[in-house]
Amino acid sequence: MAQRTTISSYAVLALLNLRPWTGYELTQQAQRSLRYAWPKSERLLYSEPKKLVELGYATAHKEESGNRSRNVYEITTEGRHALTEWTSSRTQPPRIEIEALLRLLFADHGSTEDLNRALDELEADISEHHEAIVDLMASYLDGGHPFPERTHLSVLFATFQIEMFKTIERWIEFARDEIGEWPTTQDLGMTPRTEVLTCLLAHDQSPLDS
Amino acid sequence: MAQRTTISSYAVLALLNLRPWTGYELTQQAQRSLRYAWPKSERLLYSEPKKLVELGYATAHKEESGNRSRNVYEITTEGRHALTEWTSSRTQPPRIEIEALLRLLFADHGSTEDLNRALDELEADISEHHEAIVDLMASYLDGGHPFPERTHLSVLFATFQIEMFKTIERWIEFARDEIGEWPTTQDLGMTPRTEVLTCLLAHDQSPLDS
DNA sequence: TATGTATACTGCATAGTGCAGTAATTCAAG
DNA sequence: CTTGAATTACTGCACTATGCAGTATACATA
Repeated sequence: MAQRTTISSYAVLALLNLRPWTGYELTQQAQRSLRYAWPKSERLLYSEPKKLVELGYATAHKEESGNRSRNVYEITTEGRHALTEWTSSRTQPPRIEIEALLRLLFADHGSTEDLNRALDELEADISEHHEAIVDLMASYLDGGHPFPERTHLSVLFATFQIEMFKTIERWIEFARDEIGEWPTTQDLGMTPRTEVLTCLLAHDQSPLDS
Repeated sequence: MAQRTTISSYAVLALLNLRPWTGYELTQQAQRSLRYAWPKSERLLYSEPKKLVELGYATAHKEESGNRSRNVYEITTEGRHALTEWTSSRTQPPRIEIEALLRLLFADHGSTEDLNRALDELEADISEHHEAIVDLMASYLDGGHPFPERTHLSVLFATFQIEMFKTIERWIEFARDEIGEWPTTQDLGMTPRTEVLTCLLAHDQSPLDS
């Protein structure tokens, strides 16, 4: 059966391009470093390197330590070549899934408490990631980057995360204030306040800045 | 075969809670209104209402117009009840997939041109969505909301989109400036400039504000 | 009359997820 | 020194979701 190279294949291949990894290491590393750009399940991250071997883009060899074995994967010249081809394809459009926002869209089915709870949960998820990135940056200052020569890339990437997280947190506060003025979630329609917001947005202006 | 209710099921159910829709209408409406919170394929949006019927959460009846038929789906009392249960479950953490950022993380395999192209493509995708939302808000000002009593929800949701899009666009400009100072994508490591950025991020400060 | 676009779907192969299960290793508490 | 919990190191399976090709009608325009 012919295997197809997906973006996830390239993601794993790019990791293998840095150094050889065991299957387990790949899952751990990918969860840590790729999570915010390309979140994939542990299960997939175990399968991808096998696919790469079938494609001839990597080699696998079993390492025995005592009674337990683990697979070590290494990139091939073919694999490095395939990586270069990746850049010639168009990047996929971004894809953003936020269930809390879906609940906001249909908030009129529930109470303002339900809606606020959804926002609380979103805030909790975001601030967890936010703190993790800040801690990671602190560790980089102490020379803690696993590939020191690649620090410039990780840090530029991290600026994106921080901007995003700050924006979302700022919006959550804003949204809570707005919702706080609502007597209910239903049938408010185009209130004077909503009209002000709509007008700002129609002129591409941020309601959070005022 | 017992069907399971996923978040996508609830998303479609929430649409059906507004009014009856045909399968085709559901796919179109979901692409327009849910795309930014819960992007799902047309294929799935055709399948979900069938699942809802099997679960007893909706009814289907064929409408004939000439030689062509279409399915009209309507929510049941059971379905409305199920919707209420949705709010009692924890919201899923957000999931953000941006291939352009993945390419940034591994940009040292290619040239600065490759990286800039990825950013250009991201910018094109974002600005397309950005403009669409601004236009949508302009149409709301003229009373163009399909469910006028729900305008307050759509507009608060739109504030999120606009904030996100502006943030991403601002970051792209910032990133282009940074990359413009790079002689190459490789082996720069912890440059003085990167150290400044890392320091700011470690103190949870935005490098874009300065 | 031809042709393109919108309507209105279905089938199928494949990508990806979640969860359960298996089994060895390590390390700290009792 | 032994019991139990956590970590390492995966695999199998059922199911969710996507992309694409295919089918067929309706309608407007050239």
